[in-house]
Amino acid sequence: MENNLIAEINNSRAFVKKLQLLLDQQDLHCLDISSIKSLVNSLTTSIENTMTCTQFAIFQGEQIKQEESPSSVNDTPRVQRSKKRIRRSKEKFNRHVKVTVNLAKGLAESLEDGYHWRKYGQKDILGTKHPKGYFRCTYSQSRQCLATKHVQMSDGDRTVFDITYFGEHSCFPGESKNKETVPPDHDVITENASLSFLDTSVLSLPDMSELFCQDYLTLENEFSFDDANYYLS
DNA sequence: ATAATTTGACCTAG
DNA sequence: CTAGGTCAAATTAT
Repeated sequence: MENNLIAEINNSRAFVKKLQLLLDQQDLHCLDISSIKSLVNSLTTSIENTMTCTQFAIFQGEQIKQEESPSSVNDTPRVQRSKKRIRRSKEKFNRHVKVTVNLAKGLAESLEDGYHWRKYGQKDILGTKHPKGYFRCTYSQSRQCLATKHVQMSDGDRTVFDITYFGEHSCFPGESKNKETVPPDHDVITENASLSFLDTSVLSLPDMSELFCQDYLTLENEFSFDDANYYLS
């Protein structure tokens, strides 16, 4: 936990440093807005992660230690699963963020948050246009990492995603069991979340860097978000 | 071969 | 019962 916190604060520091460099070395007339926006996005995410760690520490502190009933050898797999599910559903700790896609970066990069995620489900949610994707930390088993997140494209604006994080990462900095790649200690851990349930056409947006001065939201209409393709794998 | 994703079944809270 | 969340076998990617 403390390690996560320190890692996140270091991330933030690194982003601020980069931001500082960008702002320092460029003359005001040709500021690289897309890079700045991207850094601000990363910084925001990093700060949110810091908040997560901090809040979780508080949450844990407030918890009365109550031993969960250890799964008995007599339990059927089904009962064991039920126990696990109950525990998960009682996770009070969560954090909601909205992420706006930076068209210059592309969807995948914009939604990157520094962790490895594996998709474990997808559901249509009543009253919303787009399905919700369910992700858990890639290292959930190997490092007992309980972090999960839910990702859903906003109804109104397809460049906006609602992301809710649950639980806390306990997977790094860590030892690599097996042959998993350990995220290097980190300045910035950059790994893509799995976004395959999203519109793959967004993943290959043309390079928009020459248009960085424009509000990328206005560019949204230039891409056809073909609903027919939207749910394609 | 292993790893990740898809997707219908399953489970539980409300 | 329903909706949302999760599991896990089958499928696909690497």
